[in-house]
Order: sequence, then structure tokens, then C-alpha cells
Amino acid sequence: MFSIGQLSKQTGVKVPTIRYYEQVGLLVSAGRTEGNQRRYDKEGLERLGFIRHARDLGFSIEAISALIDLQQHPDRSCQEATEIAQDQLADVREKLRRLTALETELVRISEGCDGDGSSNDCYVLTSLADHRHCRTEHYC
Amino acid sequence: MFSIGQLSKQTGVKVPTIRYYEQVGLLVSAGRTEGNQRRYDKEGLERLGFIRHARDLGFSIEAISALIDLQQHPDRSCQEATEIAQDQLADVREKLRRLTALETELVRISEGCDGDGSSNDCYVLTSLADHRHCRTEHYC
DNA sequence: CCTTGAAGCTCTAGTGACTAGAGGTTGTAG
DNA sequence: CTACAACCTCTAGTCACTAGAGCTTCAAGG
Repeated sequence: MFSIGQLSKQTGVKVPTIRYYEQVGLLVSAGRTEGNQRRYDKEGLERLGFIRHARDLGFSIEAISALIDLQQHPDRSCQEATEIAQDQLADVREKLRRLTALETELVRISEGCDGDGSSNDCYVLTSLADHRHCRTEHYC
Repeated sequence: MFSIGQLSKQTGVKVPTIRYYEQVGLLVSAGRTEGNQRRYDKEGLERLGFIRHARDLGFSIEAISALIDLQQHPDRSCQEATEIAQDQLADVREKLRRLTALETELVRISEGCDGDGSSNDCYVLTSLADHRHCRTEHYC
């Protein structure tokens, strides 16, 4: 049996975050000692490891909830799990596309200016003032 | 002179967002009509355009505040503006690095599973349960 | 001049995924 | 048995908005 602090050390998830996961229903309410402190077993550890890994991969709490539901109903097809993963992949690719466009603009803006001179003709500032200089469509 | 709605249409920034920018000090408080409605001139329009563009490029409200300060003190060197832009670029590149690693993992996870079979041997779920399968370091 | 309704106003609360802090209680090593 | 690290709950703060309630004003048509 682990205390919340030991669980935290083993998974790298901060103590308040573990309590937060319980609060929002991602983790089943842990058993308690007589003095009301949480105690976890191996299953709790694995569950938190799963959550941690999924969060690292950018899955939302909602998506992780859905994945955990699937784990607990092994009779259901894994098609849903695959769909969730592919949605997440599409999401990541969209973000990559946008960030790449941003990178292009920021390089253009940063390089136009050598840092000398006064700010009333600073290329950074004039570029930001006028979108028409941009060579890519970008938005976040 | 523009109403807040006209300003919104011209810049693509939503009306409540414009009011929010005023509240947090990004936009100078607008002049008002006798009936207390905001009225903007060309300067207000340009300022909001600047903010919009900078937000699109992912600059934080705080960074934009600093950039606006620089605009209003043309005597100060534009080195600071360049620094802010380069910080933002470094930020974007770091995000790109992470997202690329995530993409690799998600492709691996999604492709391992054909969507058939029951979820107790679903590759998506077992991959999420065990980080050791991963081929890249990833975290967000 | 009067009515109507779109657009404006302020204020509060909610979003996601935590994080920080106050103020009190429990577990455990020495 | 004592000291104190670790635990507990609860509230509020973060960022950049967004939504909604309940009210007022502006402008066009009759």
C-alpha cells in the first residue's frame, strides 16, 4: 500500500494533481486509513501511470475517461479506442501545421531586425502592426 | 468613429474580447458617447489590429503589453522587441519539437491496431498503459 | 415624435487542467 | 512520547477568453 506521496514519487504526478484527478473522476476514490489518509495499491499505481502517459501524449481528461471506460469493458470493440487515438493524432498534426506557419513568420520578423536603431522603425513592431507582410496564413 | 461592433467586424476580434482587452489594460479605455457606449477612431483600430496579429502569432498578453510600451517610447532601442520575438520563436520551436515526438508515438500507437478485436488486447490501450514501448521522449 | 429591436452596457461565473496557500490533522521515526 | 513531515479539506488563482442575465441606448421605419 502506498501513500499519496509515494504514488506521486513513483509516477511523477504531483500530489495535488492526483487529488484533482480523483475529484474529477479520473481516479476511483482511494481507500482511506482510519485517519482519513489515502492509500493506494498496485492497481491505483497502474491506473495513474496510464493517465500520466495519456496526458503526456496530450489526450484530454475527457478522452482519457473514455479510454478508461473502454478498458473496463473488454467486451467492447477497440475501434473506439483507435478512433480516440486518431482524433488525437489529427489534432497534433493540425497544431504542427499551425506552429510551422508561426515559425516561418517569427523567423522572418526576427531576422528583419538587427536590434539596432530605435523602436519607431523596428521591423518587429512594424511587422506586427501589418499582417500584409506575412507569407503564410497563421492563427492559433 | 466606430462602435465596438464595427471594430469587431473590421478586425475579426469578438466584441467581448475587445472589452476584455480593455479590462486588462491592453487597449486604452475607449471614449464614450453620452449614453456610455464605446467609440473608436483609426488609432484604436490599428492598435487592435496589432494585438490581433500578435495574438495570432502566439504572443502572450504580457508580451504584447511590453511591445506596446516599446511602440510608445520610440527613443528606446528595439533590441527589447527583438528579444521578445526571439523568445516567442524559441517557444514555438520547443512546442514543435514536442509535438513532433507526440506525432511519432501516436502514429505508432494508432497503426498497431486495426480496430478489430476486443479492447482487452487493444494496442492503443496497452501502449498507453506502458510507456516503455515508446520510441521517443515526449511530454507536454 | 414614437416605437421597435439590434446592439450596447455591466457584472458574475464558467472553461481546462491544474497550482498555491491557509489552517488544521495524522503517521512515524527516534 | 514528541517532533515534524506529510497528509487533509477548502478556497482562490492562473490564462485568455466565453456565456449569460438583466438592463440601457441607438438608429431606422412609420
